[in-house]
Amino acid sequence: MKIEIMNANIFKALGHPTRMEIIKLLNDHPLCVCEIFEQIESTQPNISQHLKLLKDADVLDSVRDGNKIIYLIKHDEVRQIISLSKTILRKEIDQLTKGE
Amino acid sequence: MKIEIMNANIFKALGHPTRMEIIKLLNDHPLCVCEIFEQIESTQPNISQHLKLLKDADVLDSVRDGNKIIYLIKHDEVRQIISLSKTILRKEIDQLTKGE
DNA sequence: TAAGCATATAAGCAATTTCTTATATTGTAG
DNA sequence: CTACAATATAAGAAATTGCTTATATGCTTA
Repeated sequence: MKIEIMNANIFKALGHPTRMEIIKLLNDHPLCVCEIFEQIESTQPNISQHLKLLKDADVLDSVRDGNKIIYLIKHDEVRQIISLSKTILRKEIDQLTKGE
Repeated sequence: MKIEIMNANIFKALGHPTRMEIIKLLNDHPLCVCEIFEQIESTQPNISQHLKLLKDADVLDSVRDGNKIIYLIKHDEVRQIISLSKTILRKEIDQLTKGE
């Protein structure tokens, strides 16, 4: 597979508001599906599907804990990527508010 | 607009193989549409559409130079993001080749 | 001002993504 | 073993994205 496709895949996974919310929740500490679910306005199957997509893209990992499945951010680079994207947003907002 | 949507938007823009190729081309230096176009297997309108999308997402910027429009990476953070995503890929490939 | 590049936009079809509802799976406790 | 709790999977409709062809716009140079 071409490297661009593999590379784009990570970003494709990050490029959805619900999935961004999930990552934001997991940024500090791992959570089980039920905890993610109760904090995000959506259905359980929908959250499950988003989690699967994020896991397939190697953004998240998961471990079983009895009945529950705990999801966590797989690579610290993901946190850094999110942080950089926030920097971009901040710069853009600064530009807008500085009247240009 | 919710911050997650704005944030996801940057990644949505990056999440396409053709757009990743464009960014890769622009990583070193700005290029006009015709130069991008001749290095990527696609039609001119298609490239133009992808460029517009990347610009709308604040990933790229553009300046006019006579007849031509020069596109460039708008924020250096974009370069850092791409670089981090490559690190993730490399780690994943290492895992795979180490037989696990 | 006319002709010719370089780029952008429009319109419509095809492909992909997303969400919903229903159902299946897997583990745990009684 | 049964019932329940947590999560995953399936299937199909609706929405969005992506590509193609045709056309428009905006410089530049004669």
